Amino acid sequence: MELLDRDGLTERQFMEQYKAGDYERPSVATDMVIFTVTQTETDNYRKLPEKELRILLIRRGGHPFLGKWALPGGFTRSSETVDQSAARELSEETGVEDVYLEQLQTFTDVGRDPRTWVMSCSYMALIDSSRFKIQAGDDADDAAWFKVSYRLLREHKELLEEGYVKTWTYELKLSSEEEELTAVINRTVTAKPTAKSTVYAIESNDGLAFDHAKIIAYAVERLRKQTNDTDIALHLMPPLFTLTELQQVYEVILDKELLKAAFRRKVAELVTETDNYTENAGHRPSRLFRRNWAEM
Amino acid sequence: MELLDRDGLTERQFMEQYKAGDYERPSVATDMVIFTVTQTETDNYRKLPEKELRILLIRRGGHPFLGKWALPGGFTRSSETVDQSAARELSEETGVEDVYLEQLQTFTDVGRDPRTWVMSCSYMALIDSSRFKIQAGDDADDAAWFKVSYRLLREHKELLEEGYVKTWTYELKLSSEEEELTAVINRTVTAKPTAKSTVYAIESNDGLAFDHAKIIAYAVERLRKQTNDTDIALHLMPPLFTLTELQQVYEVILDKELLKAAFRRKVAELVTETDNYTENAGHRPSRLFRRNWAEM
DNA sequence: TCAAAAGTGTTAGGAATACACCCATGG
DNA sequence: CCATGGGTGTATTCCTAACACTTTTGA
Repeated sequence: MELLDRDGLTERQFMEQYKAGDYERPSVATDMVIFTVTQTETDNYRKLPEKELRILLIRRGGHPFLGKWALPGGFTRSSETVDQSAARELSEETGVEDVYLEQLQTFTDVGRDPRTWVMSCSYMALIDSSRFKIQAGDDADDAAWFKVSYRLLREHKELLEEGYVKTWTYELKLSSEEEELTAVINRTVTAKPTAKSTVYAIESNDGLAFDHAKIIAYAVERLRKQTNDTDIALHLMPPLFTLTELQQVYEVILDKELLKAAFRRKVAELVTETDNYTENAGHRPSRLFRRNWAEM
Repeated sequence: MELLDRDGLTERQFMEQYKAGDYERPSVATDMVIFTVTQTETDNYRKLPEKELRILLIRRGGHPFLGKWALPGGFTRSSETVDQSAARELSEETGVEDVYLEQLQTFTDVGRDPRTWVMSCSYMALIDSSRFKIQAGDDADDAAWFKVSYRLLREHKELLEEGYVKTWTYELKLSSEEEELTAVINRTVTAKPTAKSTVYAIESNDGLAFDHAKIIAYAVERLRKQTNDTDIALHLMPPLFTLTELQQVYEVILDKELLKAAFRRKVAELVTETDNYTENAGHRPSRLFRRNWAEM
């Protein structure tokens, strides 16, 4: 039996006469915060190299924000999901496929792109740095991996009659070999008797395009939460790694020193030991581990 | 000093000549999973009323999915953020403002709307049921509050050479006074050496429009996670409530019985006691609490 | 020899779990 | 009186923080 709508049309008839409304539609871009961890060599032959958390930024070659740095990304096509769009852009930028990708939030501030109505569906990606060449994209000048520092500057809470307003202020510092960008971001939670909302605002921003400072701040916070709660950080590791290397990655993400014994107990279930060891390290060899597929 | 782009234009000149590309753009809708908790009276004068977790659904009056039930929502306008769009739609549907609203995910499956390219930016809202009239919207026949049941049916894990595929299968049951809708949803996590992704799929679906079964499943999971980790469930409570009422709300959300003593210790910091008590309850009076603004 | 890191054991404190018990009300 | 829920104390288990200590390597 065919259902008829209020105009007496069957679904087939409805679809045939249906025309997409000509009201305004937004462009939807996928913007990606691509994280990786790199090493810096040390002079002391005994010392381990230090780890750095980095993200990929692209220098804008056109207006608006000409010369500023932006997250890699692009517009979504109607033949793909945003997940697929993100994976496609990621592969175009870095040449890497099969990467950990997680949708973050959709950012839609009015006027966030001065050209036209553009929403940003943001993603974070985690890549083991051994999987790509250091220089991403075609033109080396236009892409760079920036070291990420994201630190709480201050927090402020005000109690209202019924509710409160609390603001956390963070400094986001991004440094490449040539350049240093700094932004200050506020996260404000407003709690009222029946509602509660979180708003991110850019207090100052030197060198980042659009609202990308917000997106990066949001991504770092999500990465930290996920690192504490899941095995996500293992996606930043090569196939074989030592527990100290893994601990260094946790520490550089969380911006916090961890105790060795406690850390090893915490990640014990996430990794499996192998019979391989590091060599020529200038100190006792270290057992190599790999991801554990049995648990979770 | 004015920056010139590769065509030698200043930013002002660029903006004046810029035309929005005429490539295809999606419509972006906000779809909302509006949760509330209702009570059912009992015959026994001593017994407490039972709590039920409910969501608001609208019966579709046109093609496609004519007669099926859909989440309330609507299209976003260029003059507002999706957050504002969600708040506006919520107020239109329920007449309530100042509500807890949280952005979930943006769902973008190709063909999810047979008419045209539509993305859904989904939200969940939590409302204390004393704040609105039971019948939402203008036409009573077209809107109903459905009791939510979301239960794990089975889980299945397959180990691969390097990685695994794990699927959780849930039954989503939505029941109003007149109707019962059932859907079966799979959450599949695929872990490979370098990637890991989660995909929701609808295995069967009786009575829900579009991909809304997925969105509801996602929302229930988020609500459960947030209930465990934050004070979010308090947004479902009236200004004054007993600890047993709060525990009932937690239990109905988590679909799990909790121990009284442990529960009270857990929420102790989230609430403040008042000097008010319940009356005529058929048993010992119970102290009334309110949300605590000092903590967190 | 010794700096640097690898690796393990022990203790103390705090949170969640489970259970037991007493109190107060109103029909 | 007593069914029903209100409310609290305590023993047990588990997890984590903190610290201490031993082992192994290569210039």
